[in-house]
Amino acid sequence: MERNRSDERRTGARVPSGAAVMRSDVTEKLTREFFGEWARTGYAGLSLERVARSAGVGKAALYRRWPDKAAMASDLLSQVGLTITDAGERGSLEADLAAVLLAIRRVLRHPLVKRIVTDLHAEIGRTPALERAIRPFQRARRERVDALIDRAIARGEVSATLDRETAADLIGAPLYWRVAVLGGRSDRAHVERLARMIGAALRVGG
Amino acid sequence: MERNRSDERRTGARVPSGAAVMRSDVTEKLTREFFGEWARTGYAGLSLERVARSAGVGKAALYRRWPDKAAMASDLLSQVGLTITDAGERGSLEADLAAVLLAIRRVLRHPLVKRIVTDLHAEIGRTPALERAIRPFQRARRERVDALIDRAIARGEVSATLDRETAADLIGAPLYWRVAVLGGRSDRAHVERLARMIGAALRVGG
DNA sequence: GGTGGACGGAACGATAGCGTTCCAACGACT
DNA sequence: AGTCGTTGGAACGCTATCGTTCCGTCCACC
Repeated sequence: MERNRSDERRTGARVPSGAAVMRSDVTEKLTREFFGEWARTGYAGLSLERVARSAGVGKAALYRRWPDKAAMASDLLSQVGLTITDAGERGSLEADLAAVLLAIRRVLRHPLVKRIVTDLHAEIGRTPALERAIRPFQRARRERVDALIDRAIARGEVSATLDRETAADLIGAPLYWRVAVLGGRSDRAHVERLARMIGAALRVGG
Repeated sequence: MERNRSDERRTGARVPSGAAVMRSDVTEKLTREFFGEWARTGYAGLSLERVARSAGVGKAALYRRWPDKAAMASDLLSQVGLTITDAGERGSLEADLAAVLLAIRRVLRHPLVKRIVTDLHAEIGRTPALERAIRPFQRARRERVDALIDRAIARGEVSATLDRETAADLIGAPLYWRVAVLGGRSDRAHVERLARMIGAALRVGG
């Protein structure tokens, strides 16, 4: 087992005396294995003991960082950087939609994300802490969609009374359904077709 | 614990001699508790021991019927009668769509179904037997959508080259997303708005 | 070179489900 | 009346995870 140099240690923790700090490489290995196990076994079947074992790490190292599974999941989820960022104006509603869809697809195609997201949605009903953890992601997606709609309204492409809730469902759900739930494919032609069809839906969605 | 009269016994099993047959009331109680526990704990957390216990039944009675959890789930799922049946011609694409959406919503609004379906979709990736069990449901839904599209083509409302795969995603996914995944509401106005928007999408979906 | 804290590893008692096996009681059939 | 198979209930040995505790080792800092 390799050791690290001090500059790879976790930052932000004060070192009272000549002392050690929790090693970042161990934290990273635990994080990686946590999501790997999650995708393999599902949240309910996820065993912290197995996470530590497959990370090649003692259980003590894990429990020193997180008190239990829900806390670990919430903490790690909140650190995930997979946010759907806004790429800005594309010139037309359909082009904007295609850009958003490609961004969603990029996230959902990750093999781990695909497994974890569906499992997460099933688990949220039983573990409220998880819902709080993913709220930032939902908000980011919703803001992205709102910005898209604002631009379309400004261009005069859609009505200002468009139901944004339903619009958000229409934009994200079909791609989520195909890629994450059914495990199906989505090539560029599919995304463009979807963008065209959703565009037509939004134009009548006053 | 009540006993039953013979006419309530399970049918279809031959009785070799003066013998008993597995009692249908026990089977029904086990079935009910199986789905109840599934909704409460999720498939992975589902314990057959707890199912038997909360059904007020010995474990032996359960294991006499099904060898294990996957077999029990597959068997019971294949017996569920919640199929989205075709109600036939409605006169216009939008009216047909509204009828399909209402049928889907009726199924998804069941509190147990809502929980179980999302959990099932997450579990399918890990338990292939479950996928085989729900294939009839997927086929029924798909045939329903295909019939709808055929009628729309016959009316000249949509192109004959419409991508049925994408159309099926567009019809079912937004409602599934809102009702089952987000746990949100869907009133009649929502369904009608959705039907109108999806109708517009299908009309440009050649 | 000393010190202190995180490390891997092992063990702990407790809880729980698995799938099986036995049992006495009951009731539908011959 | 007698037979036979299902019933609820209890127990079996096994495996696995939980969360905690202890140990000797390693290493960055002072």
